[in-house]
Amino acid sequence: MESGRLFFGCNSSNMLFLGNGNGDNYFRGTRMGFNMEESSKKRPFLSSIDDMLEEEYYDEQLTEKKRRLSPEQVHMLEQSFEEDNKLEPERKTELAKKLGLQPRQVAVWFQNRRARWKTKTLERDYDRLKSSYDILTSDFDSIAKENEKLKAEVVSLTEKLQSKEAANISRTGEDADTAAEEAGHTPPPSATVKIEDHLSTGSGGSAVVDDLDGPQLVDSGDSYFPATDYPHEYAAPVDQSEEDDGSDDGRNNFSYQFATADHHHHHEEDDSLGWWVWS
DNA sequence: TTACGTGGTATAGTTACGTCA
DNA sequence: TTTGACGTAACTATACCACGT
Repeated sequence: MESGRLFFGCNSSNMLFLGNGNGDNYFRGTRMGFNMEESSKKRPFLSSIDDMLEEEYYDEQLTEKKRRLSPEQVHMLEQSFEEDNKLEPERKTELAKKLGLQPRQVAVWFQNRRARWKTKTLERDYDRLKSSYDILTSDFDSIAKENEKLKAEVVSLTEKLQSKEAANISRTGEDADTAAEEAGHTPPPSATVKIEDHLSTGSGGSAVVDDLDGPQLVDSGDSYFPATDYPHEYAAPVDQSEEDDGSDDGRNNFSYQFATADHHHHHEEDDSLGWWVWS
């Protein structure tokens, strides 16, 4: 049920406007001549119409100036929006005529509809981005764990290697002394030993270590995955199946940006505001 | 060719009303 | 019956573009 309140007043262009208190003002002839702040403060809401209007006119206002659009009108507007979310003047006029609305109402409906669509799109993009982030975080954690495991393995193998080497050197020294005594020949003090490690524990392959130089992987405290490039290396798959529901350019900004990151993951200029900027 | 005014439409943000739990 | 949250129609401000002069 309508509130039944009526207001009337004048805008800044001194044009009389009439309505039912719902903000309907189809008699406005000027586009920019209405100051919202001023009007919202000054327009008088009337609980009674006796002193202002005839009963017949009041009823007419209630029945003809309904604020809400009917479901049928909304349905047709939605259909039209699906075809194209931009409204050409001809289409606007045609729709208005078909729906029994003012062209201005049709234009406003499209403006609001685009705003709602954009909000929904942003929410959807946020959800997708967050799930991508969660996946990346999870991947990073497991890789970091694996990294720690491998480093521990390297340390352990290095120690084994060093003790083995020490044993070899001492034994070689004794043998060499004996042999030298027997044959009058002195062996080289040490030799480079290549050892294929069969003790590797399922980390995807065997570790070949050039002895005496120590392990090739040195724990410097830095990650093996540069933080600056890491996210780009894991660009989320672009969802091409996302329906095109009539965006400005028919392209999802989220997907586009990830595709961009995928193709240019080493370009520093892509590290600016990137996808977040909607222009 | 350039500058300027005008009209239409875009987005972003706001206001006020209708509806519903 | 009242109230707060939410959706929506209508609005303002501002920017951009096309077009005529």
